[in-house]
Amino acid sequence: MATIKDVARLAEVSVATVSRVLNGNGYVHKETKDRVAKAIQQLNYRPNDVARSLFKGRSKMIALFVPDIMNPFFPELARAVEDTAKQKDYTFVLCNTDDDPEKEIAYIDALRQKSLDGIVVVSSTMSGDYVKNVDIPVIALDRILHEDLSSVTVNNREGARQAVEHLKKQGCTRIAHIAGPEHISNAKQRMNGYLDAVQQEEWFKFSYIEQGEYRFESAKEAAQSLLERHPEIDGLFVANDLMGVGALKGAEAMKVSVPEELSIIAFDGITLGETTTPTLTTMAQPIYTIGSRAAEMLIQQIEQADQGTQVEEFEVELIERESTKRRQNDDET
Amino acid sequence: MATIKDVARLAEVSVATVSRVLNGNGYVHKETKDRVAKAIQQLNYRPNDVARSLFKGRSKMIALFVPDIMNPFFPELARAVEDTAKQKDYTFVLCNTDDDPEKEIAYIDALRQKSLDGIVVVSSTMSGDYVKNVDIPVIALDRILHEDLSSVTVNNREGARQAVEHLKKQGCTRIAHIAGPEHISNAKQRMNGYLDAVQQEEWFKFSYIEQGEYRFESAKEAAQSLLERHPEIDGLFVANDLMGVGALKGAEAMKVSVPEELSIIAFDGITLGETTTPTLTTMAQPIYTIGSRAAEMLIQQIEQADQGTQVEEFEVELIERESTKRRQNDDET
DNA sequence: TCGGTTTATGTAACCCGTTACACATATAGT
DNA sequence: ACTATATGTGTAACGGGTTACATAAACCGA
Repeated sequence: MATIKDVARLAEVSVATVSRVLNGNGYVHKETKDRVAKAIQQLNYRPNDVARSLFKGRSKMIALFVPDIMNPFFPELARAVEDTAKQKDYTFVLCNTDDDPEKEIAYIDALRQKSLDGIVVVSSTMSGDYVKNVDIPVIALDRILHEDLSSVTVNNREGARQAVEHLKKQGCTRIAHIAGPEHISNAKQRMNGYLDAVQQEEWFKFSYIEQGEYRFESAKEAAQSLLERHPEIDGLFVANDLMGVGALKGAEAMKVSVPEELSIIAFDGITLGETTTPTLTTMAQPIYTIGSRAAEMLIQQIEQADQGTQVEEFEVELIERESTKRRQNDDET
Repeated sequence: MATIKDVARLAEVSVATVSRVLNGNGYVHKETKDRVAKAIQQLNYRPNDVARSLFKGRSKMIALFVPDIMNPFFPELARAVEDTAKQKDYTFVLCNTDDDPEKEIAYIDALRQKSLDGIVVVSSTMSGDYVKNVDIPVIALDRILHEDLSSVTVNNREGARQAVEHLKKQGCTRIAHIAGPEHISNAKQRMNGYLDAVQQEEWFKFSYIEQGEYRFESAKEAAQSLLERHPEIDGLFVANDLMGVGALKGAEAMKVSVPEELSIIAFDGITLGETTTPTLTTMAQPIYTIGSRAAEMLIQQIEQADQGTQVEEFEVELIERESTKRRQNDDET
């Protein structure tokens, strides 16, 4: 590969002049510039980013930490962050953390050695105190890690409340909840939203809440156990779509038909919910938007260190599909 | 951040000695080594990989090119490549190419400037001649790009044949095919496998083949049009699972019940097929294995340039689920 | 005791850019 | 005509490692 010296030699100038042409700074005579440009062209010269990074202490690389890219919520997020990174000329590094704090720290160590410029993190296990001491910008996405760390999330609590309200409007009178892991901030917020909507109801019991993992199987079992214990429930709010699909399968296994006997609504808005039978009603997050916004915020913080903690919260939106349906005993005509 | 000079100063040795300790090469007196190790410890020193890369011309980074990580076939592949990369101390870069050759070339250019060490490529659009002139190792995965480029794939043709045989064994007597895009090598091979199994049958007509994109919607439409034109078909082999799920929906829309009236089998073995109703029978690729193997081959080629073109083909395996079922007019008792 | 290895360590060049600084010429203002 | 400023270009230090080469002491066999 040609180096800047080769270009300088061919154009009969110094490397400094070539560098000036390359970066468009300093004074360069028009004719000189043309000569250099021609030499660059002839040699098909591309500056070595590693040398640049060494000098600048910057690599133009950002990373996204997700628990596991195989979880269908994350590919769209990854796509959004990657698109934004590419558009701003950053290279995109993907890390699967398995929600393991040791892996997270190992990744950060390894990436800092490569002068990584910043990280978008989806995590509930990383210690907030640790993150605060990382010397590069970090943006929390989808889950909150530490109150004074910049983050991009959605209004989980209000969205969850609306989900339950939707079930009520469809005529459900006994609404249960399959919750996500309590150490994950959004799972907790969604449960609170559920409680906001049902705690006043005279029929409400705490045993209407079943805890599970953010996984398909876990939700299937949770749904079965819930339906077993409480055959009277006719509405179910599930903490996320992946679990929602599990719940659908759990109901199917219990021979409870959805939506005729049981309405199910979940949360996230991933495409998986469009392929089930029945399709899954959900409170959709603007997944691409939040991923893209997090990447933008990150790059902004990288390129001008000034701004302090930024917190952005987006709205979720009801997408009504087949798993919720108006009951016959509906009081609105 | 501490540098090698700081360590050298603290340990009262030269930077060369520190470097020797770091890399475990050259002669270093035991006591000196301990002193250096202690200094490294004290300063929490981590060598700067960028400086290393500059000198070595290697970055310990590999990339995976996929058309779009949002396509549910790719996350598992990405996970496999990332796991393998991490295990061998490589950083993992993910690139979405959208099957656009210009993007692919732009990525390669950008990454070569960062001294990227190698690429695992899932692509059908990249020019094989272009790839051959890339000066770093490239492994083709899932699709073949050029005959003398190393690749990891599965036995698509034979797998497809087996899929159709399975339908026959279940009692299907009119078997159609929804094919993938013909410029994608595996789609073509799967179609050939279908033809191997049906071309001799007296009922076979070329209009039993419907071409589509590797997308959900496209397959749904294809299935509907096929069922409209040929209400007699009782078996359907679909080129991949994503399309298979589309076909399931197409049949549902046409009020054709699966598997009672129509058996559907697809190809890939992605988890999406487990969440539909009915669940989707498929010829499963060992997705994680091929991804992981491709990454291993790549790293091997990076670390010892000798070996020539390596081609590995894995077997696919039938996973029988609900979308195929034995017919009553079955001739085997 | 002497030349030949083996062991141990340091000096400096190198990887390839960027930029501070020096220097020279041109243009402008008074 | 004489500074002051703008324009144009080169030299060399720098970023942080690695390693070829030089040097020197210790060890070894004859």
